[in-house]
Amino acid sequence: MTRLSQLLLPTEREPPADAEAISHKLMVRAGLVRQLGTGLWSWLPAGWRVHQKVVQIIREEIDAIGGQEMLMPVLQPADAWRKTGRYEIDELLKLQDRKGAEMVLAMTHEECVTTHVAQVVRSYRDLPFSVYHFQTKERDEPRPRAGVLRTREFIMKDAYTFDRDEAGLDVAYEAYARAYDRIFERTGLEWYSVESDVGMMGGSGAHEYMAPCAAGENEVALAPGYAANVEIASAEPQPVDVSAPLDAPERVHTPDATTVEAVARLLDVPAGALLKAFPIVVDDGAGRAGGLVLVVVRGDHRVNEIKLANALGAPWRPAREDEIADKIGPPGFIGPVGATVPILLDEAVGDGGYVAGANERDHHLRGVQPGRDFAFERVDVRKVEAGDTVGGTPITLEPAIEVGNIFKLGTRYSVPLGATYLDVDGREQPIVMGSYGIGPARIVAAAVEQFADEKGIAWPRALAPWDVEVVALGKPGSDELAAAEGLCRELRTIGLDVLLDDRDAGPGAKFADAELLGCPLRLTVGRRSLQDGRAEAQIRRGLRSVEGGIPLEGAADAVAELWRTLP
RNA sequence: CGGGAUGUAGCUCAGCCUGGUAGAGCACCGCGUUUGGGACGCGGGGGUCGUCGGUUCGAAUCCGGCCAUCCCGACCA
Repeated sequence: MTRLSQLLLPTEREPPADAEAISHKLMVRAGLVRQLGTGLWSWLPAGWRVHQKVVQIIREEIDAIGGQEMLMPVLQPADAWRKTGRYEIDELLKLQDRKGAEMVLAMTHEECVTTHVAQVVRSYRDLPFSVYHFQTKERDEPRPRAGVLRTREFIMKDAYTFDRDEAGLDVAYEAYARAYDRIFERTGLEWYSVESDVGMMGGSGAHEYMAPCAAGENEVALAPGYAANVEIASAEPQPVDVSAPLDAPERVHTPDATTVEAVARLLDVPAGALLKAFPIVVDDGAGRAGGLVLVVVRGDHRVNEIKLANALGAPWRPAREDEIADKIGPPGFIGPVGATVPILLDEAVGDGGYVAGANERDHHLRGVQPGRDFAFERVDVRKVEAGDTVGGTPITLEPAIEVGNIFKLGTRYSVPLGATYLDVDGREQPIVMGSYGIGPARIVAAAVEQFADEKGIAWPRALAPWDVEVVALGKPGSDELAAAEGLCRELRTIGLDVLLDDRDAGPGAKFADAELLGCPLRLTVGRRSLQDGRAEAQIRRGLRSVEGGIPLEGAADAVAELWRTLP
């Protein structure tokens, strides 16, 4: 039992002046966390209890699938990071020790764990296995934000699997996916897993675990049976009226109409009947090096930069105005017809006569038919929009916090770091890896975001810093306080964590703080209820009062029964 | 890295335009009263006004540099 009179719980009436996100405001107001600097947060006792509840849930579920907990250092020699190419990442914090040796502060632990595995694993008999730890990550984020949602230092559960081959990785990946399902289900969060981008560094599959909430940094496309990060989402476009193609493109005068909106208005066609040309320069050695490429999407659509990079299989940048003017046409009036550069045409562009830039100042072309009037390569590079359909059902887009991810790394790290084994035939093979992250702090913040109301936080049972807060209304030394202490002892017998508000404060202050802190159940012992031999009970989620409260005689049974019904 | 904003007491802010004794509410300390929804009275403590420099007889206030923090965007293994 924790006595509030002894607890370091600095609650505030007002949120920090510059806070925006609900979780930022409430976690500070409730005395859970305090800021030290940009993106640097201390967890105060009550907040740390919540964090550790999340950690314990994760630990139990990863242990259950055979993960082995260990611990690796944050401060690491730069050497392995140079070998994997990650030394160049801007977010990586670099420093020197007193001897001048290059060191880094780890942002994840692939380099470290793979280095060890390279030394230790010799034979296919040593595989597969999985290890994990909870450890601080350091990232020199360009823009930390929203309290503990995006910080420069945070604790991550990162797990790694090591397998003989892709088939083994698939099994491990699936086991982690099921463990993650159980973890997020146990937290009480609203969550879902989505397909996600595997990034430029390869990897053959990835999922993100998302907690929807207003402060989320990611956008997720949702339809029944479909959930994907908008970074990679695909959907059927909404229909648009496109006129029939003309026998040949017709040149029309469109003075100063350099935007889709202006052209659509001038020619009285929907924006979707235009072809939007997006010139880029692809940065690879595969025949397109240094060359311009024209990406063409429907006029009412936008290019999704990540989908484009994935379609190209290479980095790219927008073309500069001089490059466009030089190779294609006057900026604002460029189009695919007659362009001498490769053309990528988005899937959402169907048959029909489109309006496109004429590659001539103040002119567009009408009745342009893809295929007939220009050659193209078909790609899916547009950003999906709310109302697009998947399997006939419209999708919605909603913001979400990424609270976890699972990733098939393959041999991305084992090859540069020499993590190999000898197979049954005595041949050397690279170990096939997976990595699996969860950010407990984000789970905490997401829970605050999802369940807060105007009074404060309303924790899910599994995460609350204490299960029950007992509010004693009397002064220190009063009958009410004595009865409240007795009640706390009762509750301990059924394994509940109890916080007792034994402060010398008015009822208003105690109730307000209890609702701010958000323990799932509040029991109040005051003069009134004491006369009846009862404690009043309020369920925090929804602020529902329990009819008649609970009897002080036999409180353990009554509360145990009530507890089972709480969210 | 671009754009915007803010730095005055522990917190939320006023004062700055128009230079002249540094303020309020809450919080805190003492005494007393009070105890079912953030009490009341009386008394009290607490601030290099982010920082460095400039202008001025005199700077929280005007000017400049720097630093810090927040928001939007870019970025995000």
